[in-house]
Amino acid sequence: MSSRSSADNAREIPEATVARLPVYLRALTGLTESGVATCSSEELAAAAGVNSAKLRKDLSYLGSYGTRGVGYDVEYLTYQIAREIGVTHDWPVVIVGIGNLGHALANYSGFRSRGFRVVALLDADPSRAGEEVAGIAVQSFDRLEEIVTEHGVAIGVIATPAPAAQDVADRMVAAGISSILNFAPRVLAVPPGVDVRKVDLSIELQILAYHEQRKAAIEQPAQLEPEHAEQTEHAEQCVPAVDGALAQEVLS
Amino acid sequence: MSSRSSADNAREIPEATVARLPVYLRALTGLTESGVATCSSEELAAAAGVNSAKLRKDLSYLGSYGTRGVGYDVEYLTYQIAREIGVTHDWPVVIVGIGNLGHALANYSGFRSRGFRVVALLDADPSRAGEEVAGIAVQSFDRLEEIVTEHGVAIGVIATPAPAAQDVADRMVAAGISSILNFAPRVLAVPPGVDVRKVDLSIELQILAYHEQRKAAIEQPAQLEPEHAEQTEHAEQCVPAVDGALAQEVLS
DNA sequence: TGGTGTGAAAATGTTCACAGCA
DNA sequence: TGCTGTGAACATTTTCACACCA
Repeated sequence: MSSRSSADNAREIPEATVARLPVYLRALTGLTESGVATCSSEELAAAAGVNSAKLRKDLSYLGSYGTRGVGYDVEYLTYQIAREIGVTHDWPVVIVGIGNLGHALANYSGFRSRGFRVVALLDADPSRAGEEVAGIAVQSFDRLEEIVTEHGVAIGVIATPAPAAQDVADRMVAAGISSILNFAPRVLAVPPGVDVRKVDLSIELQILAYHEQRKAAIEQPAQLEPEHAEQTEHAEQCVPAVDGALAQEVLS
Repeated sequence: MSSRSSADNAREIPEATVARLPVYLRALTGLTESGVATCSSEELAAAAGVNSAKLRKDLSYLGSYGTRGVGYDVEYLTYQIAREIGVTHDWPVVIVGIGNLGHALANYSGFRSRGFRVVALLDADPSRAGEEVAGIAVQSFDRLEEIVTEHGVAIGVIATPAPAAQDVADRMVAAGISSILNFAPRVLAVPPGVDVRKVDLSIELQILAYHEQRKAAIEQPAQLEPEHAEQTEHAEQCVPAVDGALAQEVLS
């Protein structure tokens, strides 16, 4: 925090903003495909599903890339956000655990198109080695270290059953991986400096269930007094949302 | 907001807390399986990957289910949280789009065990009808309305390619579904009263890439001054996280 | 004139620290 | 005595509203 860098780099971007930048990137890609060359904050916000004030505030953390009275140049803004996120070049990624979900992830075309390249699919089950998924050979998990070293892998994806997740994470960290996307429904303990994000389908569903239950309680006044049913207007776009973790036997 | 209900229900639970309740539920399940009957906020917090102050604050929104000087009864607290979320009984769910991801979701055992029951798998491709995935027959998407009505489905999962997502959502809403979990990388427009949550793998990865890039910038002082590398200590458990959406061609 | 960029206000979320109860 | 439950302080995020400039 002491010496502010000389370049116009090193701004402090709020975490909430960082989480939305990829959404803006996707919206911009959509605009590009529609042949739109310029857009206002209002238009981009609509495409991204946020309000324009938030969008402008978010973009203001990156710099002043718009033109007052005009809007943003789609291509230019796309590049600036991609640069800020760090996806102007591809990140090599390894996926561990080639069960149902691992398969889906390996086939996920959004990887390549969004700045990531799957360099290896690993599975602890030796009988799977040699198999090929999405054109990539499945290898033994034992090869993790050499693959990480060889390709300079910094990001790992865990799609194993829950019981294996911590071991896989430990090996990943030891091998030099410092960012993990965890689909196993398990809290991972990792040393400082390692980032973990989790995706858990059942958590997302439970959050929906909570709100669903509340709606039902209002519509059919059970033991509650009627109240004004207007309260029903809950979310419309995308709930603020939080993390989660998929997998379990899915991934075996 | 006017008339507070007579029962001890209808408390206003913060969204951030709601998003963590499923995590506590999972941690409690783990404790139960380990044969733990009672736990302190410290222990449960560790199992859930949060700090104990936050845990206690969260639980305080539900009521006073702990015992001072002792802690929480695991079984009792499990029930109270499950009741609050609304997963003491199963929620019928339909999954639309049986591609790679749809397959993985259909096979996801965490569904049944966490309060959800997949009552139908639907796909727009007529040639898939009759196929069976995870013991459930794949049916034509045209049957959506009758299935929703028959089973009283309130929650739908969209695992289709992006272009189809909005149409599917519209049909779901028209059929009476009011909560949607969207894996397609597309912003969905839905009427007020309908909740949408999204999961997007590429967004999660991009957030990791952003932090990864920053770590690299600090370790190898490119054009930045060295600074104290201690800053590297970023996240250790699970980043605050925000939504995302998977799928695309994966799901076709 | 129209739309960006941004201070300031409001809302939401987290952490602290300790009163109070079993 | 030990641990919960919670006000109050602090931090972050969102929203407002408007100065400012192409």
